[in-house]
Amino acid sequence: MASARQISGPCQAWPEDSAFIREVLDRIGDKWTMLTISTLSAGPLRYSDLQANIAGISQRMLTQTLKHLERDGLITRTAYAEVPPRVEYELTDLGRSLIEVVLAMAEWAVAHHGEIAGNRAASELTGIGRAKAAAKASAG
Amino acid sequence: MASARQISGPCQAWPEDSAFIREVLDRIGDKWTMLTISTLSAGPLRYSDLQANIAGISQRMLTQTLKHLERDGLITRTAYAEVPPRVEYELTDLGRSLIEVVLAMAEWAVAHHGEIAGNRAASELTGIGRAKAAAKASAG
DNA sequence: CTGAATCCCGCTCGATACTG
DNA sequence: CAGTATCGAGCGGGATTCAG
Repeated sequence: MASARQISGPCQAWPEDSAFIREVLDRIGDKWTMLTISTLSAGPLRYSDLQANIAGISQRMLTQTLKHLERDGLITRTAYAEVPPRVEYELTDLGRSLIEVVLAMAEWAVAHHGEIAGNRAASELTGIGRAKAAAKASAG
Repeated sequence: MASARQISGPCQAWPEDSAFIREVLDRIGDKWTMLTISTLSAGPLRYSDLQANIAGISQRMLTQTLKHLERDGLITRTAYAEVPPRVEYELTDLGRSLIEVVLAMAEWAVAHHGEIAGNRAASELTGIGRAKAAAKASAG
């Protein structure tokens, strides 16, 4: 997983990888996929547990996200013919491999979100975000 | 950057990180941000070079993406008062730190996109994607 | 409890035209 | 060359309702 290419120094761009970036982004870049995966990283969960844990997701989006993940082989769905019905979702090995990516993103976010917030606030003062920033400032 | 938490074994979910995941996803999970950053990873580029290199991006989206990136301190914008005008965009250190994340995603995509495509195709045959797959199958 | 189906709003994004 | 302004279609996604 680590360092198939070197990232330091002036290297050529990888145009042939752009398609893959777009592909993975189209797949996991939507609003709920990442959160669902990270929520499942701790172990199998039922539908209602997922909905409770993800906090803000609707049934529609949860169902849709789970379907996509199952279709791509990132999670498995196990339905128990009981009453009341019970369905558990669990990451596959492929899904677990994505956790590393999610984790890298999360760690980057944790490490830099303060810095970004600071930059953003500073930019609004210096006028980089003119249009919307000014509108919001005058509105608020 | 590496291993702030361990990822193997049954660990507790990190609900407190969900907000960060959402935050970074809202920031870099859009359609063009990642590609712009990866395109800039090779070095400074001008506006038109970016547009030519990203392939498919419109002026509107390019401008918007660049503005957001600049506002967050991920890139710098340098305008030269010449004729014809010239503007160069370059990653900041903060922006460069994101390349690792982008790279991790790209490598994951390269490594697994074939597997995912296979799973997806197999799922359609076994009927997991019933609704939409059936509709598309009957339509096509 | 676990979903499927429907309605509908808002926002994103793309195309176009215009400016400095 | 490097943007800005405006308009319109498409769809993501939330609330609600219905079914097994």
